[in-house]
Amino acid sequence: MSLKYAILVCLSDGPKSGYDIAKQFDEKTGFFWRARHSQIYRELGKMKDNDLARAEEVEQSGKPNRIVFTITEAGRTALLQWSREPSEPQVLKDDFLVQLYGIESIDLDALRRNLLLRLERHQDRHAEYLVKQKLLENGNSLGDLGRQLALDVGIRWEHEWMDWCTKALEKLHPDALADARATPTNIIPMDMGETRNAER
Amino acid sequence: MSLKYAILVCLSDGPKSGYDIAKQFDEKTGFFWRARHSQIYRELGKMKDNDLARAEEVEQSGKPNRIVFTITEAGRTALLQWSREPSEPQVLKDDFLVQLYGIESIDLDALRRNLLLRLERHQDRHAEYLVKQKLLENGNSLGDLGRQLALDVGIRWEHEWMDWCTKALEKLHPDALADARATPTNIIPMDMGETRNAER
DNA sequence: CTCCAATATTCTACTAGTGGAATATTAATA
DNA sequence: TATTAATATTCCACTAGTAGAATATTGGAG
Repeated sequence: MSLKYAILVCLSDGPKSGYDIAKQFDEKTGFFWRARHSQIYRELGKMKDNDLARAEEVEQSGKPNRIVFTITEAGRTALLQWSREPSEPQVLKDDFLVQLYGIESIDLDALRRNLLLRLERHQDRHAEYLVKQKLLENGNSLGDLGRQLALDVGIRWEHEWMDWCTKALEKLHPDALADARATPTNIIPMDMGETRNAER
Repeated sequence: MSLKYAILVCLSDGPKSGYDIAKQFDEKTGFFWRARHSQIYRELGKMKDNDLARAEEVEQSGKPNRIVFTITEAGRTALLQWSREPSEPQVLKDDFLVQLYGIESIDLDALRRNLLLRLERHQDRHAEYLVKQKLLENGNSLGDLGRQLALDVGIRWEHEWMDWCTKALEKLHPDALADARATPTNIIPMDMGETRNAER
């Protein structure tokens, strides 16, 4: 997927400047879409060239002029076409996953510290999304349903990471680690038998 | 994060050619790391230049010669250093999330079809990972623990997506959709009150 | 006995995204 | 009164990743 469609969705809600779009990404859709303003303006230029949006310069008193983009019919068609293409799940890319595969070659103390840090980040985000969810819960429009479903993905995502970080920290507990590192046979005296990675 | 560290982790397990690394990505770590062979060879060249790995050409009868890369001390140090840096959660990028925000401008029938397709893909992967988990469950080494934890992320991820796709399909049920589209006031006669996006 | 899969690497053109400097103005804050 | 935040856009150098053509050899399946 590309930024193009994220911008088209933004514009389908009404005409916006590059600045507006950047703000919307930051404030509203930041948990699943981010882009630097440099990229947004560049993309808007291309979209204008391809007739997916048309530009209009609006004079403002005080502030610099803004260039407002409006979605065209071709833009709406492109959006519709895109939604018809089959979507492939994206690849889960996370530092931890690579580090865990190389667990024997990394700094385990640092990994534990990072797991703790990340746990906090995920807890913060989770709480933040729950607040957003509260604001949406009374909406009954199709648009609200979409936003509720999207936010739910974010909430699940953060929740699973919180849960996983906690579990990983337990398994990589200092005592267990000390034992694992002390014994070349690598037997970790934990309750792996009972609480192993079975489905929750 | 970059491919560099994924390759260093690969090499920390023993010398490998670009081909071996590509195969490992495909077979073992495909759920969280993928790279085209073109990118891998390009990266290996850079890593050789930066003294993170050294190359050795090995003659083979029959097959073309392979260039085997071995991690250097500098490579091991870089890996260690990297694991000490704080890790930021990655952004959740998924077509569906963008489409849900633009739900009023997309093809809803197509969305439902795609949700069904994706549900199947996630079910397949989930089943596949459970098989992998079974193979790992008796391992007690530190390396096995790392692989178990990493795989667990993949299993959770697929499980949540399966669950979410099912829920989204229910909410976007044809009848509900027809009602939502027929009424301009956009009141969706569903049990949103009871089963809304509360935490599971 | 032909074609395909597997092994193995190089190359080029491309798209996507990062990171930040540069520029300009006004309103609010300290 | 100095400066910082907010508004608004352009530009440039860079990293990361996609996609696939080109080349070469052997063993096995049909």
